[in-house]
Amino acid sequence: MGNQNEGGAKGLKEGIREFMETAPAIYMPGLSVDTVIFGFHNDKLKVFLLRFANTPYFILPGGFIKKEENLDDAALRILQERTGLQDIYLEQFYTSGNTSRSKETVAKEELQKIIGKAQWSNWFDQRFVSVCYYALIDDTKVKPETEIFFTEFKWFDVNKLPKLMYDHDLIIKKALSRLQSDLDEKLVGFNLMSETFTMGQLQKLYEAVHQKKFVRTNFQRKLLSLNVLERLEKQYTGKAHKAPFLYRFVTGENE
Amino acid sequence: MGNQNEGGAKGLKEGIREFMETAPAIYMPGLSVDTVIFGFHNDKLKVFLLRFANTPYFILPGGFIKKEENLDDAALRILQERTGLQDIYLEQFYTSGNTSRSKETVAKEELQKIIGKAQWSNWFDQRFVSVCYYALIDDTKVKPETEIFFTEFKWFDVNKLPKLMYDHDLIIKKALSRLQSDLDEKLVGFNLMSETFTMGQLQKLYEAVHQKKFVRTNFQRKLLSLNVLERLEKQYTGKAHKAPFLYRFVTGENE
DNA sequence: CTATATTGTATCACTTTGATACAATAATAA
DNA sequence: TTATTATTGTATCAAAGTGATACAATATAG
Repeated sequence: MGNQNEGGAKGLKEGIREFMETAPAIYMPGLSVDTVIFGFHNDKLKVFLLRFANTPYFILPGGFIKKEENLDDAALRILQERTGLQDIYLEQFYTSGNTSRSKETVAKEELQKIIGKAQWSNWFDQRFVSVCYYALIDDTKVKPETEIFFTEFKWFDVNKLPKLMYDHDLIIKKALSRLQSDLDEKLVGFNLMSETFTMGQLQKLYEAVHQKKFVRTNFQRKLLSLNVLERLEKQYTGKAHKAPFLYRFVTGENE
Repeated sequence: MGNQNEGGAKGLKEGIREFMETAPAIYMPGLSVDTVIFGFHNDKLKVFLLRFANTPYFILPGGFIKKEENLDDAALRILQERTGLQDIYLEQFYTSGNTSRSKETVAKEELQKIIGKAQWSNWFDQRFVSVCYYALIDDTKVKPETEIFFTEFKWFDVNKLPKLMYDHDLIIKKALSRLQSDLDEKLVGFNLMSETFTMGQLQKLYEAVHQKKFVRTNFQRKLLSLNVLERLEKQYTGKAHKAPFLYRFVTGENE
């Protein structure tokens, strides 16, 4: 991180120039992938965002699709590059393709501040259609690294997002809406938790995703009735109250 | 329809050649739109398909995205071109982007039979990522027209599909699955019906989409409890039994 | 005028859900 | 050691929703 900051605008400019010159030979034109990475800590649902170069704007982790690369593989590759994680739960949920999304935003403006109006900037002048995925990760395992384009990474509360580029605020809204459905229908929640958890922690997760409170006893009854939780031993929490059970998600065929 | 058949292979070949020459200047490269058009007749859920040129294969109505055209607008334009309808319920549900989808299929082979391996054939040699929409239409209003690429249009029972090109069988499956969710959650069903309908007709629609039977009395109770149906006068059906009520869907704010 | 097919409504048992009560217990405070 | 505190696990009751069945109503066919 330090050396990139010291490298400063010049290194960044050179990096962008090099990227733009090589990109057209490697990637599909006009197509990108954006990922909404959800995590869960401090009882809050978080989204992982990158600061775009040295602007005040944040951006979803994204990238381009190689000419002979499957869409899902591209999304996975981009996620792995950003988070260092190998096994990631991924779900395609939307493809954003309004022409205004590239124009009305600050992206180009900010880029031009950095690199000037050089003729090789036309990779980013393109109109892009972006295929969007959401990812669920156990955030305790993330090892993100900054790089030339993205000088800072940060988890944001899904309700307290920073200034975002393009239509990324809309995309996050759609991702959340889809996550809410999937949480109930496909029980994807465990991807956001560590291997074992208490019923209280699980309830906090559901409350963070659905953005509303549940009655504790009914929530417990409901989730136990789904037969997807395996009850383990009691947890020694060190808290001044009855120790809760630990649970683990089990997929239908696992038993 | 007649003149195109008489025009035969030569007219087709010229048409395709002309399309391929002009396409790169008009459309985004490597991107297409496919639409799964659902209709409902004879108590069956139907899908509208086009015969690809003079091959034995059928294909989803699709097209390309103009360089400065919004994705949704492209889908709507393509639908209007195929069906002649103006107001169409459209829902984006999936983007298909495996590299194999273009390769493993018969499309290229069939095309080459028609046009040979001309150098200008490379528009269709591209790898395509396809943004998929489903549409719900009152099929009594469709006025489709054949054209140079598509020599026949036909409604197919969703359970009795013909040979399909690319991964269009998979796309139809995904569309159906999404329609099933949306039917309950967003009550999109009325887009498949005429303005007024009986409870029996509505039940047939739900049974066709969900591919299972419902108990008549419970279905009626359930749908009436949603408060989205306005009861009109009795229908004079000419059938030898009690005349059923007619209903109309009303959106929440309409009243 | 009767038979037939189908519709509209009611009802009963059963399940699910919302709300509340209460006993159990791990750590802490006295 | 014992009482207190916070939270957990389980039970229970009423209300709402669902599956299954019964039955009266009625538009046409014969």
